[in-house]
Amino acid sequence: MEHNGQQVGRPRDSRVDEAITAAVQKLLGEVGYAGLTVAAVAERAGIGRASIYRRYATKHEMIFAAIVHGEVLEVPPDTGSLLGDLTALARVIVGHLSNPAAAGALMSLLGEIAADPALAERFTTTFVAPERAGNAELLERAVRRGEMERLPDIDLFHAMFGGTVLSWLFISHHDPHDLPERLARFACAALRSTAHQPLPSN
Amino acid sequence: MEHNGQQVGRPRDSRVDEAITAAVQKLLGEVGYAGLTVAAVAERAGIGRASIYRRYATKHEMIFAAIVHGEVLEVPPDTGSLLGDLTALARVIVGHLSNPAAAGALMSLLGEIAADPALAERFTTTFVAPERAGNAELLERAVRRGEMERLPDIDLFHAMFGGTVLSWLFISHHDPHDLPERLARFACAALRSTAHQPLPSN
Amino acid sequence: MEHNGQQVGRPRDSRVDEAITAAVQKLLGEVGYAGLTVAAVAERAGIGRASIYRRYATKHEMIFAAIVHGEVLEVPPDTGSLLGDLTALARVIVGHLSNPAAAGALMSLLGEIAADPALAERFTTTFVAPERAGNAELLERAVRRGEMERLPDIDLFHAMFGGTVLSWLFISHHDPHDLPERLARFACAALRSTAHQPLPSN
Amino acid sequence: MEHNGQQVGRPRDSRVDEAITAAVQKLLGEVGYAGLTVAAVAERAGIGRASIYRRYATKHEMIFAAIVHGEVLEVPPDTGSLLGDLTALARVIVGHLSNPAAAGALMSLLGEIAADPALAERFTTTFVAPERAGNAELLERAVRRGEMERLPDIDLFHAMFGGTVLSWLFISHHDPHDLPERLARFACAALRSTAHQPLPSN
DNA sequence: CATTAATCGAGACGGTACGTCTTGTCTTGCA
DNA sequence: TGCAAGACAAGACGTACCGTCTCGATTAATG
Repeated sequence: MEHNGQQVGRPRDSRVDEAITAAVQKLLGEVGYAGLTVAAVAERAGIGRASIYRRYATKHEMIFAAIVHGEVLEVPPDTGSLLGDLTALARVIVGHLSNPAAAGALMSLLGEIAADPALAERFTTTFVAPERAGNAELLERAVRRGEMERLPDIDLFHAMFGGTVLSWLFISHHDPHDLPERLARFACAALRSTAHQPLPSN
Repeated sequence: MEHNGQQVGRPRDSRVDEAITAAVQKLLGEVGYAGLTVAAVAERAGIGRASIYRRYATKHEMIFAAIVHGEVLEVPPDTGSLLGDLTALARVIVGHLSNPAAAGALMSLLGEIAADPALAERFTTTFVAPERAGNAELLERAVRRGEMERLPDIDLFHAMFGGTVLSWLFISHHDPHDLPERLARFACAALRSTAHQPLPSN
Repeated sequence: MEHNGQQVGRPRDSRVDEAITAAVQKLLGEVGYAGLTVAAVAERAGIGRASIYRRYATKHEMIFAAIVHGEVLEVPPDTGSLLGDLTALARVIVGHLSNPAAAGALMSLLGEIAADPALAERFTTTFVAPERAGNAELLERAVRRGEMERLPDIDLFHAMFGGTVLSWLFISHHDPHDLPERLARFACAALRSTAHQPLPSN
Repeated sequence: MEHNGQQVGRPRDSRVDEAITAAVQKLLGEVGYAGLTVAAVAERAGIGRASIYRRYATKHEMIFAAIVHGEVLEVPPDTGSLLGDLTALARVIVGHLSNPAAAGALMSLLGEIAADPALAERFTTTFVAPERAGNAELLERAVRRGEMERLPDIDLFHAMFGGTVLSWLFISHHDPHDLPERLARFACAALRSTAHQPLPSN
């Protein structure tokens, strides 16, 4: 009566996992977070509802998994300057959040997270921490380059950079097309001044 | 076109409106956005469910109205310096968003808004536009004081300032106690440098 | 400080009473007993709901009043023979119950009556007793004519005669066009034999 | 066309069907037709409301099914005489209609039926036709016995016999205790006399 | 003629049932 | 054991009524 790694019985069909994730992403774009139902996901995926609940305890976990699936934000490659790096980073963030599927869903998920500490924990580990680490790496590059004397307040920078994009898109509902440049220029100037770096002669 | 030249029929009881708003706010703090039901609101308010649906077409509209009710963020009084003003503004925002009632509810509402253009419109008019105007006023004070040469990119500043608080609280889940000072200092430095104002000697 | 028969204040508008009765009868034919609503009656009658409740305590009383309004079954005039009188009586009953308005409504009303003793009392007084008396009068004519030796069991006859029509129309859903003749012939034969009248030689 | 070659999915629980029927019958006796609610039935039956709506499209269909469930009136066994058979038949009918549960409910159901042709169809098939057939069988026995020369007008007899009981109980509200004997004697005499007369037209 | 009291249309109010929908669990038969 | 299908208990949603209540505006009889 031990149930270790040695699987017993029929193994899970990995195509089912993929079908669920794909169906959730497609449906989020079509009906939104609140309009998404487990029955619709199962039908779209061509599977039974039981196969979903065998994998995820609740609907929210299923959506969470589908949203964060492979969505780890990559640190953009070194462009040679802080301004270039920040612009690239902003483009990555804007690109992800402009995806109509995950768009509003992320906000709803944040609401859910606010009421569910377990989900919050997983969200932090999976999403927030790696992103913060990526931001830190990018800033360290600037220090190494000599563009900043020392590292700024990374927590604040992280909240500021992502939060600005979030607010721009989902609160102000502005057009994101030139946001990366504007945000990067602003952040770059801020970082240089807060890091007590004398302004360059430009 | 016979809107209401003179009232006909029994007029609405304003105490019912107040009871609904109060009940929603209290229940949001107790059970959260997802756990809130119309029946619970009616019971808590001591009214019938019909009286709610007479005022709001859906549960979401009711919650929206209760959240934004009288929540217009006041522009803090002039403290004599940009840094002081920004600190005060951050404190107001943090104060509102730390309210456990509206806390997660606001995020869920933002998710709802992303899927409902009508709600988005009302949210912008009621909430976003006044707040942006408040930010602008505060920055104009700084220009008049001579702390900045000219107004910065107000849309970007607005998204940055509020977005940072949002992200700090609901994505990073950091402690907000010293956020106002840190954010204000950061923003102040950024504004001064982006506005091409030479740094003072201090 | 006495408030006797002397009316004071605005008197009731008799056109309102008529409009209510007419609207109920018309609507019963259109939407049936269960589909009838007080609001629909008021709208059709061009009056306010309060004016209905000022006259009738409940919806059922209103319908009751509209159904029994002036529906007292008249005893048909003497045709000279029991068979003729019974045929005429059956025609009157069939005529009343074939009215599509009151048709199903009467059955629903009987269901209501079974659960409401007060309504039952009024129904008996207004409807059942006069009808039984009419039946008795008709049978007495036959005795006076010498067609029967003595009066039969009037309660049974009354239940039989009306009940047969009721069942024919609302349980069997048969065509009523030749029912009066068939029923009258049957009843006539039954009455003659139960009244110990020797069968005619034919 | 894939109706049910072989069953797929979880089969329905027959205990749920029984629980619904039992709960409806009990509640009809307690609160009557109009006072019966689907929620109360579900609670009494210890099941969910969805399980009721999975079986019946509306409340009325549920009540209909519960009332007619196994209520097929059995033809009483041969007593050796027409009078005896009719007395037994009358007792069966009175017995069924005196059941306080189905009592007023049947009348309300008849009202419902008058406004719903689909329900009427099912009522005729399930209830009326078998009962008429039973009446016919009983009368044929009398013909075979030689008590009647030939069969009377069966439609009329059927409407008369059941209709009389209906009217006696629900319109006149008389005591049913000696109704079977009185009705049987009356009907017996009527049948003997009408069956000895040549039927006029047919 | 002004007062008074009940009426009228309109519609808000508390309460409650309806029928639909969704969630997360359970139970079939087949693979 | 996994899987598709679908029944199950629970309960929220938004609609529709009921019978009561409040409005402002009539409308007679009374003072």
